Amino acid sequence: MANIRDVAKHAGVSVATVSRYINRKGYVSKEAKEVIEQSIAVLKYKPNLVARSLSKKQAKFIGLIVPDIMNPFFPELARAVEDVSLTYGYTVVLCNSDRNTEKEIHYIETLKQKYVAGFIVTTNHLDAQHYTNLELPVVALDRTIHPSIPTVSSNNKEGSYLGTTHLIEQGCRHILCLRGPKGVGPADDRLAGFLEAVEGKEIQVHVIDCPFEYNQAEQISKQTLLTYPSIDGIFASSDLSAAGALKAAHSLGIDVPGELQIVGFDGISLGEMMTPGLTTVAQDIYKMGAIATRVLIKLIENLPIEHKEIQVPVTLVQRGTTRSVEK
Amino acid sequence: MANIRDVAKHAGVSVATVSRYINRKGYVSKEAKEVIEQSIAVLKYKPNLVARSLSKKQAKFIGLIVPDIMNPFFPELARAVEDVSLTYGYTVVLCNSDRNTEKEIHYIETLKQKYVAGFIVTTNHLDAQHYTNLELPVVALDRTIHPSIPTVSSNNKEGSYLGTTHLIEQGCRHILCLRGPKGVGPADDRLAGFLEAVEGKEIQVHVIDCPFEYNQAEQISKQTLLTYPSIDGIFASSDLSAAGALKAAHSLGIDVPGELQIVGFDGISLGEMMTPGLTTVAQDIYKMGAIATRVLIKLIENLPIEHKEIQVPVTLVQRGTTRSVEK
DNA sequence: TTGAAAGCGCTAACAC
DNA sequence: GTGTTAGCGCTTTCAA
Repeated sequence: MANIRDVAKHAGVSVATVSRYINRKGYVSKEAKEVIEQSIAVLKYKPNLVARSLSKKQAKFIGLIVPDIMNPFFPELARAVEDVSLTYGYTVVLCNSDRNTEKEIHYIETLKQKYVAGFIVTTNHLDAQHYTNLELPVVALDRTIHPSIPTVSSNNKEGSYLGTTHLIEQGCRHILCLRGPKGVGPADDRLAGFLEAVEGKEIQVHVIDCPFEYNQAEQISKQTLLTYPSIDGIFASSDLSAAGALKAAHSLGIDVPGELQIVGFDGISLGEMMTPGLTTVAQDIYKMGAIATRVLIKLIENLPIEHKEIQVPVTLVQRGTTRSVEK
Repeated sequence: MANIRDVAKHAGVSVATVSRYINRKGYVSKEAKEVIEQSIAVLKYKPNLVARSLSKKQAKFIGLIVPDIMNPFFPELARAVEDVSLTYGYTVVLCNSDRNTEKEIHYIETLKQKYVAGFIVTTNHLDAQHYTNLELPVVALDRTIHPSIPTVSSNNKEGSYLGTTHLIEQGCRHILCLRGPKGVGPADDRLAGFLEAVEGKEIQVHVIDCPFEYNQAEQISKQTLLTYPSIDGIFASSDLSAAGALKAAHSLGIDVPGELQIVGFDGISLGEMMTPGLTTVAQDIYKMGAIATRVLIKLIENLPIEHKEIQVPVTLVQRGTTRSVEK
């Protein structure tokens, strides 16, 4: 592969001129421009990005830290991050942290050694310090890390208020809330929205801890539905737990939405594939990913960002697990 | 951050000696070793991977080319690739090709400019040439690209033979095969297995083209079930299309598995979340990803590989869409 | 065993 | 406007 020196030689100019031309930086005469263009074409020259990174001390890639790409929330996010990164010439490195502090630190270290340009982080088990001391741009997604770190998230509280209210409007009077893990921002916010929605209404309420995960949600729901047969509505803090709840209902022979209505949260495509289709509070996952990436790139390129906190609106998607619409 | 020169100075040896020590290459005396170790610890030295890449003309990362990470088959694959890569010190770059030739070429070019060490490819719309001319190790996953390129795949033919036979054993006599896109290796192989299974039996058969995708599968299934009400079994070439078929059945009020039995192919987690649970031919997706990655790394490191073609066995997972087991 | 020094290919300061 | 050249931090050859 031809390098910049070959191009310079071929074009009869200096390396510096070629570099200036490539980077559209500094003066290059029209004539020089033309010969250089020619030479680049002839030699099929492509700049060596590694050399560039070395001298600039920055590589054009972004680390995307997710707990586990197998959790259906993340592929769409990854997709968005990747799409936007591509248009700005960045490449994304996928890091599954497994909520494991050491693994995450290891990734961060390794990528720093590779001059990573910045991180998008969707986990928050590391001390905020780790990120703030990074000397590298970071954007938090779906989670708050630290006031100094820009954050993109859904309007979780409003979303669950919406979802819960829908349940109430459809006639539920005894509602189970499958809240997500304590201490996880979105889970707490969703609980808050739920509580606000039932507040002051004549609703019997159960709030139960339940991971954002299918199998355990199924177990927990089954158990709870057995214990409190009068439950007629479930607000699940994630679609995965809603799916577990639905399965539990099915296996207990409870008719959904006849006897029990369910609302999930996330809007992953799984929801429409289930029967009945899952009514859910849909996040615009792609949009969150895209925005986070744009913010990160601005940070990387030292452009001003308008807001430190961006909330992406959420919508109620009514499907078959509540009574409103089609079965 | 300290660099190798700092370490050398601190240890009172030359840069070359430090380098030799770090890479466990060439001679380093015991004493030298010890001082260097000390200095590295004191200075918290980490080698600069970009500089290393530049001088070695190879970076420790792997390009993973998938059509679309949002297709539920790929996250698990990505997960496996990532896990194995990590243990060998490689980093994975996620590339969504969208089955778009130019996009894929663009990725390949960009990553080459970054001295990518090799590729794992799960698409095959580019001419095999593109890959063989790459001068870089490539492993094909779930798809054959070229005889010279090692391939890891499931035993697709045997799998669909298994699945179809199961349908027949459970009493199906009028089977619809939702075959995948023509020309796509696994889809063709699965069809072959299906045909082999029904061959010579008194089975009425329909074979219909259907993408590996939910919505279209639902449409197509609905249509077909309407046209041929005597269909009592569907062999879908993917879990996503099976999910579409199941939804179609539900919406037509057809009882599954009472009147209609369905078998999918893939074994993604979606299958267990549906009601009834999806009987499917499960691929060991994680294993495929892990093996492919190990093969690629061997190739990268010039180690011998035992087999050019690796077939990962497949298993029939019986759930509720066929009559055998639990509902 | 060790060290000096020449790359790897590009950027950018500085001189012309 | 353009060219020279000193880095960026590491590997590796070759001589000592």
